[in-house]
Amino acid sequence: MRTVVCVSMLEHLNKEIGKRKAMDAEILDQDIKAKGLKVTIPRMKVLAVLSAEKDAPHLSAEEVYNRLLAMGEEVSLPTVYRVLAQFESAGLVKRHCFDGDRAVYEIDDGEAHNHMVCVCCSEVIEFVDSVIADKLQRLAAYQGFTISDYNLVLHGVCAQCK
Amino acid sequence: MRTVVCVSMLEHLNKEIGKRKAMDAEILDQDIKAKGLKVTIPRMKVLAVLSAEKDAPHLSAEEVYNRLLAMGEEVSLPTVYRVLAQFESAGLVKRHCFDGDRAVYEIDDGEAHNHMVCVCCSEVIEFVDSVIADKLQRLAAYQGFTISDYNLVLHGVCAQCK
DNA sequence: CTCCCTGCAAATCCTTTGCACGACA
DNA sequence: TGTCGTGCAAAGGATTTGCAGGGAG
Repeated sequence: MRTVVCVSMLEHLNKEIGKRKAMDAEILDQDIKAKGLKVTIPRMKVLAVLSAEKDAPHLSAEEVYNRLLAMGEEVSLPTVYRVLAQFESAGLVKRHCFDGDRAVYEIDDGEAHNHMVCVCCSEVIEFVDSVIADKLQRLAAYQGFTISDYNLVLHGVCAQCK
Repeated sequence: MRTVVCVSMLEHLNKEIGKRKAMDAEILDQDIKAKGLKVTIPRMKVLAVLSAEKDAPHLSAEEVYNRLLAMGEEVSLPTVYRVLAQFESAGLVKRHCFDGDRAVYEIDDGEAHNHMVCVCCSEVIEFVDSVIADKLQRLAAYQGFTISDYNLVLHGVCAQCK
């Protein structure tokens, strides 16, 4: 994954800090506990897999499950779904439906960001843009609409695939 | 549905023209024929239901199916799915996954627009904004990413629900 | 010790497909 | 007449749930 910063370096810094925090196993466990969830092996491992940002940080439930199997962890697929759902409610992970087919999950570092998804290689490029965010707020306010969350996904062809 | 125009009156006019065109039954049939599809009753009726913009113009396959039943049309659910899929390929309708649960369909008037979806009443407010569209093009270009399509959905609470 | 969490299996939901019949060109 | 479109039933895949046993606090 490539993370792109387009507007402010401050946003970039905040994001990196969030990532670093999220990668620390102890803190991850504390996050689980802080949400009133017991710190169990499946929960720790699921969060660990999603925090391992070397490769795709956007994993489907089944992909998470497969990574766990590869790690030698004995976790069932329903548990992965349950844990992910709980983490989403707890604000620890974010769920996206890029294609409407299967959902993908990523660590929720608290910062809203958007995605470009390559239709060829499925690579995901994240980006933030405060101009767009501000504009959306204004457009919503104009409608008397209060934004709780928004999804912005670009589909197209990435640089490598051209 | 309320349609909101935020930037240019030209966009608004174009859209209204598209809507009016889409509501004319004969032209709808011609659209079907123009795509190399036979003009059959299920196809005409599905397009008619989606073109009736009095109420929600964003219908799931099952909702389309129910409207057809209410109209006394004998159409099967698989056929509705098939027709909608064909129409999507033909560019007559657009498919969206607002919540990732069930897909919804709307007439594709050729103009890209975005959606605000109320989490309370499910009302959908459409809006267009060329500033955002331009900004996205620039952001994508900066990445060497060619946008083929994009989805922007705001979730939140609409004015009525407050 | 008690309640929460998990695994297993089965169920559910939306959506798609196989097949044979009927309709339009 | 041949191909395309449809209905029906069944399959398919992702996700959820019921239940009983096991583990965390």
